[in-house]
Amino acid sequence: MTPSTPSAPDAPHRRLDARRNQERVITAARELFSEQGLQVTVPQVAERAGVGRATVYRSYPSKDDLIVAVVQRQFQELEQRIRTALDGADAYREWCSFVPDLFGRLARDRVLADAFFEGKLVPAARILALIGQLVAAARASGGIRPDAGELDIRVILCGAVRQLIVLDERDPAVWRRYAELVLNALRP
Amino acid sequence: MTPSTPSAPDAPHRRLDARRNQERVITAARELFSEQGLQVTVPQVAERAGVGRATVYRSYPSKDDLIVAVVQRQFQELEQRIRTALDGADAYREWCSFVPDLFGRLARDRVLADAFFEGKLVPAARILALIGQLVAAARASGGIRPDAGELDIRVILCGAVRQLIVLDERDPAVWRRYAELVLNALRP
DNA sequence: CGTTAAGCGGACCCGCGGGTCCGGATGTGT
DNA sequence: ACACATCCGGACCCGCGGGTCCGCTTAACG
Repeated sequence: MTPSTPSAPDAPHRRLDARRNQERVITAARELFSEQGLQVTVPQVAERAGVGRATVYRSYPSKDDLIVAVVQRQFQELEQRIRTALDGADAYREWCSFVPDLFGRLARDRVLADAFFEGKLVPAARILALIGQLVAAARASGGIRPDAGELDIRVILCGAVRQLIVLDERDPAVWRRYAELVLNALRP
Repeated sequence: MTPSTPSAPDAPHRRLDARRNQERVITAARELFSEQGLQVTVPQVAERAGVGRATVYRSYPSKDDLIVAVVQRQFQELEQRIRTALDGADAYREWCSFVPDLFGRLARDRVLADAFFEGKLVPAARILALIGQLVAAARASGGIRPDAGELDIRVILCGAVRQLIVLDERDPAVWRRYAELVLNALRP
């Protein structure tokens, strides 16, 4: 459970079978985490990868390292998505299209959702800050209540996401509806 | 973790010390659960009660039985509060005054909030259903979006409360503000 | 090929927390 | 005061899951 700062060994001079196994592990982890979220255990990942538990730990010293490796890509895409929205002309319109998009992503990738409201991972905090900027920009356009801020994201948006997860909601239409409710909550 | 349907023994013919111990246990449980929520462990309760672990299990065969015993009173009060609201003339007005009240109760009793999120406990489900009725009644008055339902309570309301607790928010004004945001989310 | 070190994985350790057992202590009815 | 049932609680068992160890395997290089 320790973050274990020195991250996964991407050293290029490992044996071939070692790199092949790492590939199997990260693939298995991506599949399982996407489906079931952070509750997936390391033994499960090892089994799906057809590999011993120790082999998983060799490439990823702790479970958190594995999580970070899995989530990194989605977080980068998400960050890019927000930066694009921040560059848009009409901030409020961007905000209104971003939230449903975000909910769609979270509905699709359970691990992304888990990591998101968990917030303990470093990248998650940066994302939250960026969304806060988007809210601030949209506020100027007037479609959002003037006292809205980053805390509202953490409470209303993350709260809804978290509940959808614990209720094991998987219907994208339901997620979309709650995206709308979140938008609604922040209107004047 | 099993609900263990046959609930706590309230038999009146137990030995005096046995009943005294049960009293100690339930008192300790109330204190700890109120402060820290469902994460409190049975050994912790036993220690605070100045009693062995087995003694706890004698009065409350499983942890869930203990939880139910602790929460029952608050749930009954809450249920009474909702029934009063349901009897009111203007359902929408009742709804608007009920939500901030509920936020206050959940903020005060952490275990109540936890039990609410989980929703797995039987009494919690009944409360949720009652709130659902209140929403339905208020919907008729027109102040609430027509597709609002019990699930919205579970997601929007419970989600916000949970995040407020996680973020260790203690300012009553902030709590009140989020009660308002929740009301706002469900407006047409 | 042979040598060597990197890699492998099954067996293992650990802490945690829910739940049980039983020999001894202690209320309770006579 | 005595006997007996009830009750007590420390010691114990269990499954779980994160993390490590070590003897065997096998890729890699000459």
